[in-house]
Amino acid sequence: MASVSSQPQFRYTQPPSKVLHLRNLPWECTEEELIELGKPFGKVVNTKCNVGANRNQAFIEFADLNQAIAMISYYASSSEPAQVRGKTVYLQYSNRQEIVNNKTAADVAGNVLLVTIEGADARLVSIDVLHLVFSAFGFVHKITTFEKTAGFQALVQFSDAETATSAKNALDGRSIPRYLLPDHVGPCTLRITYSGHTDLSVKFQSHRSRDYTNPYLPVAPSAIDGSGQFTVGLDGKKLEPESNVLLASIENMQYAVTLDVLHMVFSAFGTVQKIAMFDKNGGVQALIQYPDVATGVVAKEALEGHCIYDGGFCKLHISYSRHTDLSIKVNNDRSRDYTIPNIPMVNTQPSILGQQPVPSMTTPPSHQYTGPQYPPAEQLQQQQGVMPPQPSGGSGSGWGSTVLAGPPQSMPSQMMHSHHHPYMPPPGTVTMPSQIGPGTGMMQLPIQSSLQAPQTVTPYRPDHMQ
DNA sequence: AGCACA
Repeated sequence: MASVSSQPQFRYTQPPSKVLHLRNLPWECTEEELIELGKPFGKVVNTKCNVGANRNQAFIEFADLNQAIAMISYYASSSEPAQVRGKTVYLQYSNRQEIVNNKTAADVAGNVLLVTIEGADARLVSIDVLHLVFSAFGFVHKITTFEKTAGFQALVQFSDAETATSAKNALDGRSIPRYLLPDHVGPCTLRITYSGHTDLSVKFQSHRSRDYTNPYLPVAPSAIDGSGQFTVGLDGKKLEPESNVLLASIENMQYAVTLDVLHMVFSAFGTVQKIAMFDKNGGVQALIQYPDVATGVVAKEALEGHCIYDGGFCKLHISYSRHTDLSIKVNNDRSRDYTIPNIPMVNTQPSILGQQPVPSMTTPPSHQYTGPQYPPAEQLQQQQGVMPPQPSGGSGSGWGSTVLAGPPQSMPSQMMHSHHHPYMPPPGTVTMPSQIGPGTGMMQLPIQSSLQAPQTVTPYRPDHMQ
C-alpha cells in the first residue's frame, strides 16, 4: 500500500489541523516571532522553527483547532499577508495533527554555542581567531575545540543565552572574514547551534582550549614548547618557542619607562625574577624573567599590544626570548635581580648577560625616545643624592592601591625609587590589564583599556562578514 | 515558497 498517494503533499486545501505549516520564513526565525504571529488568533502551545533544508519553514500548534482555522481564515481574506520581519510568510494547515517536539539541546537557547567550522582548511582556524570573531558580541568566557565526525568544532561560552543568541544569529552560516585568516587558508563557514552545556570545563590554557576568565590557569604541557615544536600563531606564522623570559620593546615612548614601572606591570602575572633593560634600534627593550614558562605565556598574551600609559603611549610589543635565565651582574636603574637582594648596586652602565650572547649590548646610556619630558634618571638621582623611600608594598606608595605580586620584601630599600618619582606621569595613569579579576588579590589599579580587542589586531566588524 | 529525529 502506497500511503503517500492517499495524502498528496501539495494541494490547495489541506484538511484543517491545529498545526500550521509556515514557509518562506526569514532566515533563523525565532520561536518568539512565531508566537507573536500566532498570538492574535489563539494560544500557541508549541512551535518548531528552522525546519527544512533551508531552515526557513516552521510549525505553529494552537491549543484549539478553531484558533488555527481563525488564523488561516484571516490571512486567506486579508489584503496584508502574514509577515515576519517584513517578509511574507505562507501559511497552510499542516498535514500532521501535532508538533512532535524532539527538542534537542541544539534548539534550546543557552549560553554555550556549538560551532562547526566548515571548509577544507577548517582545522587551521586558530582558537584566537574564533575568540576574536565571537568577542564581537560580548565577553567570551571559555572556548574548547575538538574534532568529531562532524569535523572541526568548538564550544564557545558566553555569560548568558542572550549574548550567545546574538552571536549565533549574526554568525551562523557566515564565513570567517578573509582578513582574519592566513592567506593560504580557504573559506571557513560557521554552523552554529546551541550546546547543552552551561559551563565548560577548561583545565589548561592550550591550543585547544582557553579560559579567558582565569589568566592564571596553568598552560597545558602540550601547548608548551616541550619537544622543540613550534606553535602556529593567529596569522599562521610560526612563533618562537614559548619562554619564561620575555623580550619587550616599547613603541611610542613619550614617557620614560623605568625598571620599576616594568616591574610593576609585569608583576601582575607572577613573580618577576629579573629585568634587564637596554637600548636597541633606537628604542628601549627589556628582558623580563619569570620563574616558569606558563607565567611568561600568560603575561605575553595579556600585555602584547598593551599601552603602559593612556593615549597610546609606551605600547608594548612582546616576544619570547631565547634566554631562560638572565645573568644580572649588578643592580642599577636598568637591570635588577629581584631574587638576590644583596648584589652590588652600581649606578653606571647596564650589565646584562644572558646565557646566550645578546647582540649590541654596548650602548651609550642615552635616552633616545622622542621628546623626553623629564630629565634622565641618572641625573635626577645624582641631583637628589638620596633614593626615595621604598613603597610599603601595597598602600601609601605613589601607585596608590598597587599590590605587587612579587616579593618586594626581598629588595633593599635603597633600590626602590618609584615613590612618586618625578620621572613618571602622575600616579594612577598606568593602564593595567583588565583580565585580572577580582579576588585574585594581585592588582587593583585603575583599568583603562580592554584586552578583549588588542590594538595590534585589525578591528573586527561583524557586519563585514561574508 | 511546499511538511520536521538529521
